[in-house]
Amino acid sequence: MGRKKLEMKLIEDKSSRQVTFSKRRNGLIKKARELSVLCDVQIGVIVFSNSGKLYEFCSTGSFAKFLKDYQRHLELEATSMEGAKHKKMYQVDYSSFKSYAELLKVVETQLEGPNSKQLSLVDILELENQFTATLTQVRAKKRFLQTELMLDFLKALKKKEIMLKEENALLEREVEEMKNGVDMERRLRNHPYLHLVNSPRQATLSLLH
Amino acid sequence: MGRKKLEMKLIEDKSSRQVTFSKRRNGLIKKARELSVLCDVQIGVIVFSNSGKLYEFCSTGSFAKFLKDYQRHLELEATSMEGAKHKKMYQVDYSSFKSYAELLKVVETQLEGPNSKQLSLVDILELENQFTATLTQVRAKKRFLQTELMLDFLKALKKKEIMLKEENALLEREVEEMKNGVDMERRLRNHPYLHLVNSPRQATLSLLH
DNA sequence: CCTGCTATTTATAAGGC
DNA sequence: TGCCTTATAAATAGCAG
Repeated sequence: MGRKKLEMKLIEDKSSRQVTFSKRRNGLIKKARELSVLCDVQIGVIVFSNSGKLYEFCSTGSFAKFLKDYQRHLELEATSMEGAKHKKMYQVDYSSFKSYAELLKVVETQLEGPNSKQLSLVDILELENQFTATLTQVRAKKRFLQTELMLDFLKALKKKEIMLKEENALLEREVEEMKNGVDMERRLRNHPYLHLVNSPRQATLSLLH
Repeated sequence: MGRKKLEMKLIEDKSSRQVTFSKRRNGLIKKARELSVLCDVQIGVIVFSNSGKLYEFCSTGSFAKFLKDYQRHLELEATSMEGAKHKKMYQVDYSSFKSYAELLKVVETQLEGPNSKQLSLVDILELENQFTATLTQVRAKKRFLQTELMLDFLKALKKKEIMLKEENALLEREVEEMKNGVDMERRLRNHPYLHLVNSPRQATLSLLH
């Protein structure tokens, strides 16, 4: 939409890139605002140029409020999809998240501000407690995942073991047949797994690797 | 831009509001993508309808990465507008918050889902690291606040000490005058701080409490 | 770098399936 | 909800100042 159709790639000319950035950035934010008004939805847009400038739009006016709703959304999402047994046990407590954000905000404000240092300290202590608690939860989850990984690994090993046993049985049968005077040379050449090995024993070992 | 010009207010008809939401949401995200490509900038867009659905776009593909850059940006901003000394040193890192939420979401999703347990573990490890890091920051802040409180307390004590010294000097002068035969009874009755005490020594002690 | 101007391209409202 | 089509409103590329 302009004098010429633009290719969808980086605009080489630095000057016109800057102009386009400015125009389209405004356009984007305008669109976001319109959408939020027309359809009564919450929208947040963050743009930052690699030259370091930041532009943001938020339908609620305050980005903090927006993120609070975002968090609430995540909480609901998390709650609605619970139901499995142990999964719930190791679920990180989303709801405390919101209070982290809030506490941090409060604490930051009070640290910057000139007054009420005692309240600030109380908040920070609570904050520390909450972080410690969540860290504990996170670590529980970590252990859970690690255990699960290990179990999967063991399962895989068992499977491999079974495969190897079958393979050995097959090979043993072949050896038996060899003893009965069958042409060993031709059998080895046509074997699906043993083109480059010479003995049943080595073939087994190579599968282990 | 359509058959009719729309007023910039909530679309009353629920059905056409939904249609408009869908169309414009896609349009917005398309615009965001185009802008990010044409001008090589990072963009994040979060839309969530009041009916609870979430739509997001992020130029980097991963919202976590985006927020990391956002965080870096905020840090730089904070650094550039420093001026207050210690504040910077003990500033809690807000921006990492959002990535906590993001990471949590990722981890939660992957824990619930049937696949890629390894990725999940990586995420959880990163999560642990981040929590540990922030906990460190929070504790630094706590120490800072505690130190500051202590300094304030000491300052208050010093002030009191000075007041006491002045008071003592005043009292000593009065004692001197007493020795010179002035009416001690009346002086004590009219003294601003000593209505209920009998001697200069006791008056000093009561101020210490 | 911004502001304005216009020729063009895009986005999209309305309507139907 | 998703996808068409079409008429029309908006956005904007290139350029001038």
